[in-house]
Amino acid sequence: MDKDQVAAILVEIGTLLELKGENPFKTRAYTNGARTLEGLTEPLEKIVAENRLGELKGFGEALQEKVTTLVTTGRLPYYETLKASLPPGLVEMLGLQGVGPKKVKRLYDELGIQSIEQLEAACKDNKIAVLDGFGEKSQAKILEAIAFRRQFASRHRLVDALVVAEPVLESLRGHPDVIRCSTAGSLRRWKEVIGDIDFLVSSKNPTSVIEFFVSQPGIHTVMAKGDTKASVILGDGIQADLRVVSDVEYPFALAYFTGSKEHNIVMRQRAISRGLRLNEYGLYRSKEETRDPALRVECHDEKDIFAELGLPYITPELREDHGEFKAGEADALPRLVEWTDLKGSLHNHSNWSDGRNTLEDIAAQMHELGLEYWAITDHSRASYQANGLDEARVRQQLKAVAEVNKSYADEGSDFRLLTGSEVDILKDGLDFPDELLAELDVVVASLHVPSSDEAENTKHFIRAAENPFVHMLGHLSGRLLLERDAYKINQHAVIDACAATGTWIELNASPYRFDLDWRLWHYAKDKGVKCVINCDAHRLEHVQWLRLGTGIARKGWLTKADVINTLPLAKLREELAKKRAKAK
DNA sequence: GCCGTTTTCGGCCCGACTGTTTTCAGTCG
Repeated sequence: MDKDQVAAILVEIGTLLELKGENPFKTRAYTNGARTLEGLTEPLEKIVAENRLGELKGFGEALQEKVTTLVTTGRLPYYETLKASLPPGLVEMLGLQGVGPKKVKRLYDELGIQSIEQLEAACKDNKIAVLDGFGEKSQAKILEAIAFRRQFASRHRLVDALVVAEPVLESLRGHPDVIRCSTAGSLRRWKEVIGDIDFLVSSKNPTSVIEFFVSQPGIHTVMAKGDTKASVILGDGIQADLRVVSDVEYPFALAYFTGSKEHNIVMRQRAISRGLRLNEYGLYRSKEETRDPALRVECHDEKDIFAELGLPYITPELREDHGEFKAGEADALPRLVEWTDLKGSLHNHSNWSDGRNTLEDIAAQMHELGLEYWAITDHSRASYQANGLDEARVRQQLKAVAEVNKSYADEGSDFRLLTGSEVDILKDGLDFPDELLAELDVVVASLHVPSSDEAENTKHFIRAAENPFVHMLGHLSGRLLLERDAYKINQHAVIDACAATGTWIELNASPYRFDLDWRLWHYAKDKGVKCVINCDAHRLEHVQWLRLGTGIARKGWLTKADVINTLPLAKLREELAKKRAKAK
């Protein structure tokens, strides 16, 4: 079992214990353990084999023993017994808005309700409203939550959230009672998938801002509305929360609501260890709970708060408790890549395969945007469904690209299209012979038809990395966010092979992919593997994805020097030539 | 269940909102 599978089981154990009414700190210990595992950069199997689980944060005797059993045997009797002791539908009921472990337990204990369907029937029979502690409103809310769950997904891609959040933010910014405002939460941290959208505003007149917010166009339901916060469901089913604070409190609230939860816990602990107390309203010179303004440490922005806690400013993308505190203390936080550092994209399609636009239109657009180069890497022949090019069409395309480039050279422009291929990784090697690949400026090797066998897939990727004509591997895991899981691949082994062969790895900037995952870039970077932030553009407007992908690279701690396509064209050509030089 | 220049027990981040309660529990973030 790998770390993600083990982590999922730990989370489930935590949930099941909650349903049993266990000590909440005990249940949290399992969730904390899972978080630690998810953040691991080396294979869990290795840590277990070397008996080093105890070195991990939050891993005491019980967790060490359980994880070791899971990794070595693939099973855990404790978990199986626990799981069998509760009906499976209870966990599903927990997913309902406003329904937590205590309520699920009571519904099960008192009415024998074991599933959402039974819960719905009980509401309709008016059996919930008569329970102690429940009432008409609780019953109606449960029915609403069930209807909502059927209608809308609870997780959303970053790009879908940005599209609705940015206009609302603009609208808030224009309101006369708004002093400062920002998005917060996972959106501000640039998570690839988010649950809801958080807005934060500072104002002297919270009521007017809250009224304005809940009357925004496109709001489906107002779920809650108080003196300082409101929750709404936007038309496309994304929940949005607004918090309003005073301007003095704003930086503290912004830090608090940006999270992550794990990051905030460490921040609070740092405050406590300095004899201070941190919450969303301030940093106080007090060990007791207080909101006494006289005790508040003056901070104008987030940077001041970090400084008070002995840290340099930590950018929101890094606030995951994935090493930012250790690096911050050592003054070793990287200066992260900016999307304006990028000079082009090295994996893109045209209407020669499954893209929408002509070479001429693509070149014109990218030139106008001020990029220096844009590689055309259409699919190879094995991707029939994508109108993949055979060798003859690749050679025709080389001439077509040369003609486009000639027109730019004639105008005295330095912009260039680069020739290339997204060559399929097949069972018996690459889709094109080395002789053809050697003629191309850029070669991306991608797997489109994975085997169900992890070792097989891993072997194919490693073989592709070992080919001196392959510059980089494309969308390594093959995942489609919220749609399709990653292929079965030992990604660490493939990264190691890339390090050994000088092969780059793509960060596919499509918001449906964001592949490699940001959690793996730190590992790749430590191994010396370079990143290429690629749009995998099939339409002109996909160039916007450079910004999205760069945010993910930032989450992965990457600097300008770690990203190949920050290089100007001449330097890029030198780098493209390096691996091939080894072949000779 | 974990943890310890407050170390082997007693804490563990904490505040807003809702609905049910007439002083608080549950849920959420």
